[in-house]
Amino acid sequence: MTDPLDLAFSALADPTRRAILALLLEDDMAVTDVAEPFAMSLAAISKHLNILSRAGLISQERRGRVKWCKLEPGALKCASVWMQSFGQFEPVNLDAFEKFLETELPGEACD
Amino acid sequence: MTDPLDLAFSALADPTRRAILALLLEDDMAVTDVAEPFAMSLAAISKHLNILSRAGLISQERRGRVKWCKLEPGALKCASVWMQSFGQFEPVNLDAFEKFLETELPGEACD
DNA sequence: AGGACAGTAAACCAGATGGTTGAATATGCC
DNA sequence: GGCATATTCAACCATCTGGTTTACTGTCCT
Repeated sequence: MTDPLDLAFSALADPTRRAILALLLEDDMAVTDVAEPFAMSLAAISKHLNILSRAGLISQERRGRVKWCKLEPGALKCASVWMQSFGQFEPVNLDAFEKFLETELPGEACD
Repeated sequence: MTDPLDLAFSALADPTRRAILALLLEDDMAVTDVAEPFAMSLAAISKHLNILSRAGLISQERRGRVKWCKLEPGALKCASVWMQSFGQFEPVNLDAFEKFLETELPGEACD
């Protein structure tokens, strides 16, 4: 599976990974700090971060023993363009951003 | 896995399913006709269509012995709003639509 | 009724996915 | 040096996924 759209969409298909992206939206974070809110081993989070990285959704830069994770919205744009091709949706207002933060982080999403 | 975003993104993660959506973009189609361009059994396509249907990306209506499949962009909108929350991408122009048809159908996508 | 066509169901298979644990590898600090 | 911290590696496991084939259920046509 090497198609960038395959990578992007299947990376986004996992709720843990979407939650990680939501965390990184606020700030760049170290792997350990990304893992902190999740009831899951550090190794599992590390794998998720690798998947996000291969999909181009985040970048990781090692400084010392800490690896910093940073949101990289380029791949999202690619996928977003693909999706918009279908719907001719009205231009999305940025209120969606706040609504997103409220709905996704607790649990369910997209009303 | 019952979260609508999970369903939408994982449905979109498969290139066969994206190609099916691209077919349905042009016209509503019967299951057999959807399957025709793919080197894959009818049963496999039927499963793909069920996945797309559960994700809300298509609807299926049985008329006689033929089941008509129709693009249903509502779920895409939900996922698209989610994605746009990240990037603050510029409003997508509809040229993307044509570029999409050229790039996705042959093979690779999204340069 | 009987046959052809449209689609699904069921059983199966190989490989991917998402998680675990425990050991290993760096790196920073005293 | 020696220890704690940050992260990954490796092996393993259960479950999901995407495909197959064969058999089945409807529906249409004559």
